[in-house]
Amino acid sequence: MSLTARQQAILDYITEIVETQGTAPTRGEIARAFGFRSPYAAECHLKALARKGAIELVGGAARGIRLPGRHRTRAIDLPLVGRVAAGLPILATEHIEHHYRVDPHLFRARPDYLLRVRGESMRDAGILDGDLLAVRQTPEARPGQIVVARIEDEVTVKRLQQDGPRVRLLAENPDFAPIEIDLERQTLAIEGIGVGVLRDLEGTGPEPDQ
Amino acid sequence: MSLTARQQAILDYITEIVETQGTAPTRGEIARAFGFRSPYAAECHLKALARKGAIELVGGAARGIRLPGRHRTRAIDLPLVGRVAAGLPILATEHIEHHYRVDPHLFRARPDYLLRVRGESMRDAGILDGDLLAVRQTPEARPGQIVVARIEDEVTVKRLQQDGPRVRLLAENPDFAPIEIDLERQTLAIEGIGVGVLRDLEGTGPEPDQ
DNA sequence: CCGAGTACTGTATTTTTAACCAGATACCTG
DNA sequence: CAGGTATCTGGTTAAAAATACAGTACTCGG
Repeated sequence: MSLTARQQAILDYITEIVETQGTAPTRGEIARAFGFRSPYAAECHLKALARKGAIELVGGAARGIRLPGRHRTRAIDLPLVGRVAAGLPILATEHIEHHYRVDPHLFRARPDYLLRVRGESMRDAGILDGDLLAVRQTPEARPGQIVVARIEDEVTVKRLQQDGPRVRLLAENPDFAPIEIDLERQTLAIEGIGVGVLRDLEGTGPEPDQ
Repeated sequence: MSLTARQQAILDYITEIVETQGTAPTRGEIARAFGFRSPYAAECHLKALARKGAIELVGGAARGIRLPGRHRTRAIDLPLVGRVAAGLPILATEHIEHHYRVDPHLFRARPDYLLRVRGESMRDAGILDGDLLAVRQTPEARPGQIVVARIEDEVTVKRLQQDGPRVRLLAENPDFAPIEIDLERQTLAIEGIGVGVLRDLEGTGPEPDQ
C-alpha cells in the first residue's frame, strides 16, 4: 500500500525534523508546519502512516514517532589507530588519531577499530600503503585469515599460516619473505583479525609520488 | 571541564536510548532507569550536563535533549548499485541493492553512491572482484583518476588516460588490454570518479558470533 | 570545621502533548 | 448514487512531561 502525496510530505517532514533536531515533532508542530488549525489533522495522518507501516507510533509518549529501520545500529564509531608505539596496547588513546563512523553491515564480522596499514607487504591481497584495515579485536584467528600480530613489540599485518606446530606470517608480496615464528624464543600475540579494508582514492594515480 | 562518573553514566544512558529508541528519554524515564524516586534528580544531572556542554536542552519541549555533534555529516546514506542494466541511469532504483551509512570524512571527495566492482581488471590498483567502489557522480575526470565509464551501454571501472586528443581507459592488470576510445564512432560517458574502496574480508572469525 | 559542589527525596505546579469526538468537504470507485 | 477514504476544523480531556522549591546527605579541598 503506497502513500498519498500528502502523507509522503508529512513523512518527509518528520524525517527532516528527526535528522535536524534529533527528535520527532509533536502533533502540534506538524500542524503548525503545514498550516493545519487542529493538531488532530496531524494525528489522522500519523495514524494513516502507522497503518501503512511507514512509521511506528509509541502510545502515550510525547514525540513517540519512530521511523522503522532508522534506529538500528546503522553506524558505529571506530577509532583510527595510527603508529603503534612499543609497550602500549593497540587501543591506547595515544595511538588514536581520529574516529570514523562506519556501517557495521559493510563487513560480515563486526570491527572494533581501524588500523592504518604501512608498507607494500600485503599489496597482492589488495591492501596498499595508507589503507585502513578494519580490525576485529580477538586473539583467536584461523589459518588463511589476515591478522594483526605483535612480534616483540612490533605490530604487523600479515596472513596467518599454521602447519601443525609451525606458525608463519605470510606477506602477500614476493619481495617480502615469510616470517617464521619460533614460539619458544619469540612472543607472538594475535591482536585481531582483519575484517575489511577502506581506501581513499583521491589523489592516487600511476604517478609514484603522492 | 570533565564529567563525573554519575554524569557520564547518565550521558551514556541518554545516548543509548537515542540510538535504540530514536528519541531522547524524559526526566521520569531517566529517574526510573537509575532508581531515582524523583524526576528532579534527573533534571539536576541534565542541567549539569548542559552546563558542561555535553548535551543541549531545549526548553519547554518534551524529550528536548540534544546530543551535539551527533547529527549531520557524521554519516551519509549511500545506495549500493549492483548490476547496471542497459538503458537505465546508474542510480535507477532498479539497480539499488542496499544502503550503507558511511562517514564522508573517510574520503577526500564526497561520494554519491557505491558500485560493486566485478572482475579482476583493476587488481593491481588494489581493487578486487566484489569490492565496493565509492563513486562521486560527475562527468568531469582528470587523467590518472579511476573512472566509472559507460561505453555503449556497458558500465566499466578503469583508469583514465588522456594524451591530447586520444582517450584511453586502462585496466590495472596486464591480462587486460587498454580500451582505445574513438570518440567519433563510440559514445563514451564518464559517469563518475572513484573516490574510495570498501572491501569485506570474508575471513569470519573463529566465533561467527554477532 | 567550613563552604562548595554533587547527588538525591518528596511534593507541587504548569505547560506540553496525546488522544478523541462530531462534523465538513472533497474525491474516487463500484 | 452510495460508501469509503483522505483531509481538515474546532473544541475537549486526560496523561505526560518539564520545571521548581525546600531540604537531606555526602565528599573534598582548604
